[in-house]
Amino acid sequence: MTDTKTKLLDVAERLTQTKGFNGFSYLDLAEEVGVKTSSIHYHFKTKADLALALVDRVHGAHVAAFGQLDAQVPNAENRLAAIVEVFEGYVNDDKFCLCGMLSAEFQSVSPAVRGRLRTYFQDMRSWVAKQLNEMGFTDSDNRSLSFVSSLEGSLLLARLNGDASLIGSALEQVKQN
Amino acid sequence: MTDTKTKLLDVAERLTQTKGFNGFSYLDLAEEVGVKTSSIHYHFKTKADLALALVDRVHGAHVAAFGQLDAQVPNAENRLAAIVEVFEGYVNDDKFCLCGMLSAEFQSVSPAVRGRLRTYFQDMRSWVAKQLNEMGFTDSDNRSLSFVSSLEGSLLLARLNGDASLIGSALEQVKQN
DNA sequence: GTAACTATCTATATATCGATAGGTATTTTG
DNA sequence: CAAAATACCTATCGATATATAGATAGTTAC
Repeated sequence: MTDTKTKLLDVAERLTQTKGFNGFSYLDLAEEVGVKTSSIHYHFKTKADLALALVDRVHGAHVAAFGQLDAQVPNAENRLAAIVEVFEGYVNDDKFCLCGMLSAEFQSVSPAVRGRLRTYFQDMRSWVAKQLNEMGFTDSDNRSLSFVSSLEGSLLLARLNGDASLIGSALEQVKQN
Repeated sequence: MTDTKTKLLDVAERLTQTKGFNGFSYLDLAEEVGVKTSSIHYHFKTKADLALALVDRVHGAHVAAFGQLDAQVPNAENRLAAIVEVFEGYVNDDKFCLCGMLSAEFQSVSPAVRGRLRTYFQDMRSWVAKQLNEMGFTDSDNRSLSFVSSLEGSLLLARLNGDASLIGSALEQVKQN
C-alpha cells in the first residue's frame, strides 16, 4: 500500500515531465491521486516545496542508480548505454527529463531548486566523465559536457518527433574520435 | 501600423524564453506592454493562438537569418559560429530557446504548435547539415542532429550555471573528427 | 488511558486565470 | 461623406489557482 505522499510525488513527477511544472495544478494532482488539494498542502506546504521534493527525490534515485551501475555493470560503455536507455524510455512515455524541464523553467523556480538543479547536473557530469575516462578519453571533462548536453537536447527532439532512436544517433558523435 | 501587436509578441517571446509559456499570464503580458488583457485577446483570440504566432515569427526570423548568413558570410564554419553566438547571447538574457521551451512543454501545447516546432527544427537541422557538408563532413545528416541537440542541451546547462562558454565547449566535440 | 501526533476531510479565502460582450474613438475605404 | 474596419477600452463572467482554518478519525507515545 503506497502512501499518499509517494503517489503525489509519482504523479507530480510524471506531470512535470510531460507538461512542465507550471503545466499542472494542485487540483489536477489531487484528482489523479484521489485526495483533496488541502491534503497536498499538508504534505507539501507550497508548490515550491513540491518542486524541491521532486528534484531531491530524482537526484537521490539517480545517484543510487549510478552507484548500482558502477557495482554491477563491468564495462563503462555499457554503463553509459544504460543511462541512454533510461532517456530513450522517456520518449515512449512522452516525457522530458525532470531536471531538464525545471532547468528550462529556470526563471520561475525557487533559488533552492536552482541550486539543486546545478548539483544534479554536476553529479551527472562527474559520473559520465568517470565512465568516459575509463573508456580511454583524455578530454573526459569536456566530453562529459557534450554527452549530457546531447542527451538533454536529443531527448527534446526525440519526443518532438516521436523517435527515440534520435538519442542514440546524436550520442554516437560524442563517443567517436 | 500599430506596434502593440509587435510589442505583445516581443514581451511574450521574452517571457516564454525566461519563464516558459505556462509561466506567464495575459495579465503579466498586458501590464508590461501597457494595455488591457482584452486588447491581447483582440490580437490573439486565445493563448494557443499567441503560441502559434510566436513560433511562426521566430521560425520566419531564423529562416531569414539563415538566408542572410548564406549570402553574406563566405565561410561555413563562420556561419555556424554566428548561430552559436545567438545562443550564447540568450544566456546573458537568462533565456532559453523559444522553440526549445515549447518543445519541453510539448504536452501542453496545441497540435498546430507541435507541427510548427517539428518544421522549425527540421529547417534548422537542414541548414546546419548544409554547413557541415560544406566543411567536408560526410556524415552531415547525423552530425547536424548532434549539433542541434548539443546546442539546445548546452544552452540549458549554460543558463543554469550562468556560463555562456559551456555552449562553445559542448559544440567543439561535434566539430571534431 | 489520555495526550499528542498523523493524515485526511470540509469549507472557505483571496486572487487570478483566460475569455467575452459591448462601447468608443480613430482610421480606412468605397 | 458614410460605412466599415481597426484598435483599443470598461466591465464582467465562470472557472480555476494556491493556500489556510478548523473539524475529525485513527495511530502512536508516555
